[in-house]
Amino acid sequence: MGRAPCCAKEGLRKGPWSTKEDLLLTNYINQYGEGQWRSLPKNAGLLRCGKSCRLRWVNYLKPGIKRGNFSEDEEDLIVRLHSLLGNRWSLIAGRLPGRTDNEIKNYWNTHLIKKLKSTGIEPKPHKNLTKLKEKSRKQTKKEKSRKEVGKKSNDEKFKGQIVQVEKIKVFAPKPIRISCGILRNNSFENDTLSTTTCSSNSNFEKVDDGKDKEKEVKLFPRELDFDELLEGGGFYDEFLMGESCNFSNKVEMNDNMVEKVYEEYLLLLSEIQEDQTDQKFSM
DNA sequence: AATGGACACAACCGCAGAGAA
DNA sequence: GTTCTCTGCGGTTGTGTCCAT
Repeated sequence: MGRAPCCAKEGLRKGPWSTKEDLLLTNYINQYGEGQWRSLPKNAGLLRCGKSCRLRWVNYLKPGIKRGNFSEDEEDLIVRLHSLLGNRWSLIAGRLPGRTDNEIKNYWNTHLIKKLKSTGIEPKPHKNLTKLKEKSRKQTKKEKSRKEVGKKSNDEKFKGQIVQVEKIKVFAPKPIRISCGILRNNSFENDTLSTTTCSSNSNFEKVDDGKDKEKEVKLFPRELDFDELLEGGGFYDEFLMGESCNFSNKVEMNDNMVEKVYEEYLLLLSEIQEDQTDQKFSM
């Protein structure tokens, strides 16, 4: 019944990782690849829960993770993306090669909030998106509880009622990550983007080596029409939200490009929202 | 040198979505 | 359609380090 507790088992270690544990985890993943986090600790000989292993790998051990100070460009991009996306750290991280969501979140909470406040800017996420997201969350909870009430309650008010809940369309695409072109050679020396690849499930092609060890990006060069853009399936969403962006083939993501895409994305977003508002009032 | 507060960052926890059974 | 498991996300907490007193 219900979910099995992940880290509640006795005898499992908690707290900071030792170098030996790091080594065990790294060696295991290098050999067998990521995934199967629940069984991984046992197979790798670690006394950790799978969740902890995943976090350690993703935020710390994974090759290509950039450590150290954020550049001004990175800061700027984080601030911009946060104003647009809110606290969706994984999405923001997806736009910053080599940075993890945890790191960005920490950096935001410890540095950027203060910095923005000191310059007189009140750091707020994009109002509409945040509202939409919260509304959707509340709606989901409400929906669940109503469902439960409808099913189980003896309350006359709800008994036998079919409760219709309006489905809110949320702009919540899958996060993806732009990764550095550094493979598992443990070299963190080179921070430059040799190739920048994005990924989403739809674009991955499993290499059939039996282990799904390596994945390569399948490219979908295609033209996008304006209707597609408005439906949220276009390049701008793809760039910011990551449905199928494609920066391989040595396309450099320079500041102008980010700037341009960001501006255009904002414009597009406001058009979509205006459109939605119009539709609401016309109903 | 000792101590206590502030800060930074790693790690944990709970929840939700997706997909399999 | 329901239940269960796995995975990932975002918020929060814990702990080590730095610095002022």
